[in-house]
Amino acid sequence: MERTIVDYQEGSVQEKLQKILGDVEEDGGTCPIRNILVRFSDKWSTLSIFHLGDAGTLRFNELKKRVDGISQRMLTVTLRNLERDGIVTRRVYPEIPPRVEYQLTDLGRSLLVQIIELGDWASNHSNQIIEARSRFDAREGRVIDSVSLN
Amino acid sequence: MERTIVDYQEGSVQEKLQKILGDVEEDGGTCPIRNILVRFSDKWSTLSIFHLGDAGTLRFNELKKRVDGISQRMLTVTLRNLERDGIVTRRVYPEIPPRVEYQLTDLGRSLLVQIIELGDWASNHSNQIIEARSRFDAREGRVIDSVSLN
DNA sequence: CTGTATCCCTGATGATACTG
DNA sequence: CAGTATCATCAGGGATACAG
Repeated sequence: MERTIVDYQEGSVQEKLQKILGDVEEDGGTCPIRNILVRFSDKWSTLSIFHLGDAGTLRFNELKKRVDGISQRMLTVTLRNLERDGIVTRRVYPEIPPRVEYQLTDLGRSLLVQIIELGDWASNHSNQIIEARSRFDAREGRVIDSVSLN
Repeated sequence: MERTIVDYQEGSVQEKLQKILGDVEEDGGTCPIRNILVRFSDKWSTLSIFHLGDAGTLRFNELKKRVDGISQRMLTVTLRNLERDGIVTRRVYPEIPPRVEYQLTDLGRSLLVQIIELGDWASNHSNQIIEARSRFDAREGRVIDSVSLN
């Protein structure tokens, strides 16, 4: 029913995997790919990028309202890191009270496309995953949370 | 030079984003999409999936050798979680010494395709990101690491 | 070989209060 | 409004030793 890796897409997927594996394992800590994956792994970055991609331009507090549950501090940290990586721009208007507008850069929009695909995958497969978890937990007779086993 | 979101792919990207945003913000904590994104955000899961996708089938220690720097404990935890989510299968051979083989499920392979795309994006844009970081750090006159600002 | 069980420590993050 | 600064917490994850 599911297709294999090879014929699922344009056929270059295997090559991409090889390339990634080569890069990824070359230096155990400072590898840029790991670095980048680690960054966009975190939930606040992902959600911020989603909302900025959706809205186009947002002020600090507008974004804060949309990203449900984020604290002021974490939004600041997240936006700084995204700005540093060239994913978002930060524009400050010298007014009182201050106005700061954020939006995705071209680089950010190209990243957005990728994480939308990932989010779409998650959305489309969440049922399968939830069912798998239920079966597993039933077999084990206990719950294993994210990093328990302690 | 960069294309916009709209024409970059089949045109449904906007719709996907809407759908994701709807799902993602509906319940601030237990949302399955958040759950899933959070899981595949972590570096060990991603790397394990890469290597299993590359090799097909791997024993515990074979995988451990390939995933540079992972501890025994974290490999166990990672594999349990992936198994629980239906991403990998775990087959135990009743031999002495024990042999345990892991491989991706169909679900896992379909996920692999997505994270390969993300990894490929990271690989292709790592230079831009590294340069952006340099410029930012030069402007700021100091380094901001992942979550400092303390 | 393939795990489990402990101990421990650091970094990520929320809460709160303060500032330009 | 848009942050910074500080404090406190706690889960992620390494090291190590033990087990089937």
